Amino acid sequence: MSIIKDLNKNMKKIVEKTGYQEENVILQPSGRRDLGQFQLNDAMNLAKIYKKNPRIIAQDIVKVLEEDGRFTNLNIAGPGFINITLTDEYLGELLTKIYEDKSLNIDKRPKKKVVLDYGGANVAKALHVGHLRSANIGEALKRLAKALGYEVIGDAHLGDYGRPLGLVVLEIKKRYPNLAYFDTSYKGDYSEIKLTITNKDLEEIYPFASNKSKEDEEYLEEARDITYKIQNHERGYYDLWKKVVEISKNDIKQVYDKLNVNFELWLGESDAAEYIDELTEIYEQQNALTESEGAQVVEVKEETDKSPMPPLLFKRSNGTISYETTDLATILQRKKELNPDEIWYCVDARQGLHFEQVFRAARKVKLVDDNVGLEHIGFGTMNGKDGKPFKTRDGGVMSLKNLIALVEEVTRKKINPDTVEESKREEVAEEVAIAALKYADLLPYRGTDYIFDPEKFADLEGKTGPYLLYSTIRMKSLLDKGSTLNIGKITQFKTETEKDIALTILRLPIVLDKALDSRSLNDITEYIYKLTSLYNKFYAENRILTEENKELQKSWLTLTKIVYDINMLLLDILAIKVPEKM
RNA sequence: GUCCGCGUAGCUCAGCUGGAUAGAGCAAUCGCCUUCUAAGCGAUCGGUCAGGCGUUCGAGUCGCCUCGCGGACACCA
Repeated sequence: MSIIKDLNKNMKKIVEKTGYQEENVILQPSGRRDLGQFQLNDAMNLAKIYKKNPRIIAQDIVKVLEEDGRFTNLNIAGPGFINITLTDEYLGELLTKIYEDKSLNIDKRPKKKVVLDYGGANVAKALHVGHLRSANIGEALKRLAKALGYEVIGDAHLGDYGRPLGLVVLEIKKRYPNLAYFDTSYKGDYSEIKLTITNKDLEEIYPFASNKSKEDEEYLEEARDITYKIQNHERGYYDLWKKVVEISKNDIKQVYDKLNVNFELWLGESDAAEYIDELTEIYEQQNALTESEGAQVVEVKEETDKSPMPPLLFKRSNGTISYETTDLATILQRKKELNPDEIWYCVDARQGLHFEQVFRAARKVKLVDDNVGLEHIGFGTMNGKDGKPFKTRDGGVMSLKNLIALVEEVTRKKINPDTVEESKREEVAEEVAIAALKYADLLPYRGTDYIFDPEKFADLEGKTGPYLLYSTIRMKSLLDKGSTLNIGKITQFKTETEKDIALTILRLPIVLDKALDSRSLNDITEYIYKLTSLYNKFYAENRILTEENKELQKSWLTLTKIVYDINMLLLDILAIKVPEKM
């Protein structure tokens, strides 16, 4: 058990010694550091239960705390706040324990298998700024859950199915009608055909086709037809589609690599297709399908619903499969192939109703056992300064590649030529740029719609990714220079700043727990900034390597090492790479 | 219209199961580099927590109402 939880447990015992009992006794970080390091508010709660004056209860508790010996400066304030401070010896002891613990005093959870669906990339469409959140949050959540003991399988769940692909294939047909893919008499192997279409072409073809389909009903009808053909594996169309997916996937992978986002699985919507028949059978057998306006739907209304709940569209009247059904088939697929305890979807919050429908429809026929969790981890929209989804000046969306390049332009100029050798500068510039992007994106609470401002992302001072990298690298540099000095025990504190750092270190397990429970990384981004800025304050106040009090120097170096290790751990969870120098 | 979310400093955002005097960063102003990386550190300025009522020892946080903004509401994904 982590030290901080152990401390709470002890506190509960201490309260019980007074004869009072309460479910949860929580030692909270004090809001008034001038009065103590921690505050215990439980006397007020107990006063309600036992109908006594809270100050009297507080006095009883303080008496036991005084006898303990590990606490000091105990006092009661206001209606019954108990202020508690740990003795320097005790605090040093706790910190030394953390230093000695290779796992940084983290609480592991019981093992659990989670499939995490994130990324949101679509074939034939460039990754744009809107894809940043799912990638960043999903990847970090995955790493966080792994760090706390879960087994997590990340799946890119590529959007490689449905009408957009029909549109792309149609437009290719219009532009290159002589391709063998469209020649019904062609009997050869399609893999031998050289296709000159590049990813860049696809990124132009899709928007073009999409726009055209909105104005041209006949064109749209053709696209529907081709979509149907692809879904039914019709020779030629199906093979071209596969080729398009391959071209696009390679490019998408490159961008995710830059972002330090790695999927365990690169499955797509189409991979669930082979489960459609089995899925349909399940729904038919359980009489879960209803005919409605020529389409097949699943009723998902429940009596307790306060608002209208539309049925889930299972099969369109034209015979094609909706993406609701693809999602259901994917659940079936994951159940059969991976058998997870939970499936998480890190997808835009605006899809809330969609997932509610899908989950209900899945539960209705028990696609997964009732105890298997299905969870939509929704995130807020990136808006422009006008409060609407972000658009570039010319009305388009900004691609992720462009955004990265834009930030990189700024970081490149700031690299320290004295510390970073020339051959490494480009790589460092990219890593710092990515850190800036990721940290800024993970800073707001997951559900918040936030204003996306490219200039803010390129800001490198204050509460930013580069600040954290810079500070962490500086710690490393210090530790390297002091590698011959003694390290390993914290026995002394010179200032309150050091104690604040120590108290912040103690909180780490609670922060990680909360982050995972709330499925949000902002607790971690806030925490790492808090810890780092406290450390930087300490760093500016003292000269560690030349300190003459060797016991104090040892304590300082040990403290530095813990902070450094925590930063490295947390930056890794956030999927932010730390360069050697910058 | 129905349902969901949001409204906190000039801007962008935090604020834990209700706790004491509401916090950061940016912007603005002013200081700090002969020694551990100044992408750093310190200081000043900045608030009727949209408004109202209620719950209670205590409300930015919980409940109700009003106003304002955003989103979702089957044959796009």
